Amino acid sequence: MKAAVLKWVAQIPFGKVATYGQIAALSGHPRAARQVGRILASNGEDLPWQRVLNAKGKISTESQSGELQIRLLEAEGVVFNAEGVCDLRTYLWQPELSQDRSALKKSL
DNA sequence: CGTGTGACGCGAG
DNA sequence: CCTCGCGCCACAC
Repeated sequence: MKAAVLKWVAQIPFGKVATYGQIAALSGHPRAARQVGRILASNGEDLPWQRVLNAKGKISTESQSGELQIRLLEAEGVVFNAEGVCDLRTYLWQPELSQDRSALKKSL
């Protein structure tokens, strides 16, 4: 599962973001959103972990490295409002519509 | 291998 | 906006 999470996070395209719940679901564990966060917190720094936000489009690392995360995302073109929240309707990654081939096949 | 625990969540009230 | 508690799994023991 950890592997699946890392794999999916690595798939998040530049300039897009995903939520913990979304990653968990894609990994086959719809209810394990928290584990996703835990995994990202302790995995390496190789992944675009900054592209993972909570379900409200806000960073969950304010007490960790919030500033850094926001900077990294803004550098990708993701805009945050004064409250540190980005518009998921605009930036949320939608794998089914972009590159989740396996899920796409199922619907065919 | 069994148990305990806590974590970057989430949705409901 | 705030609070509550469920749920699930990686990790330390």
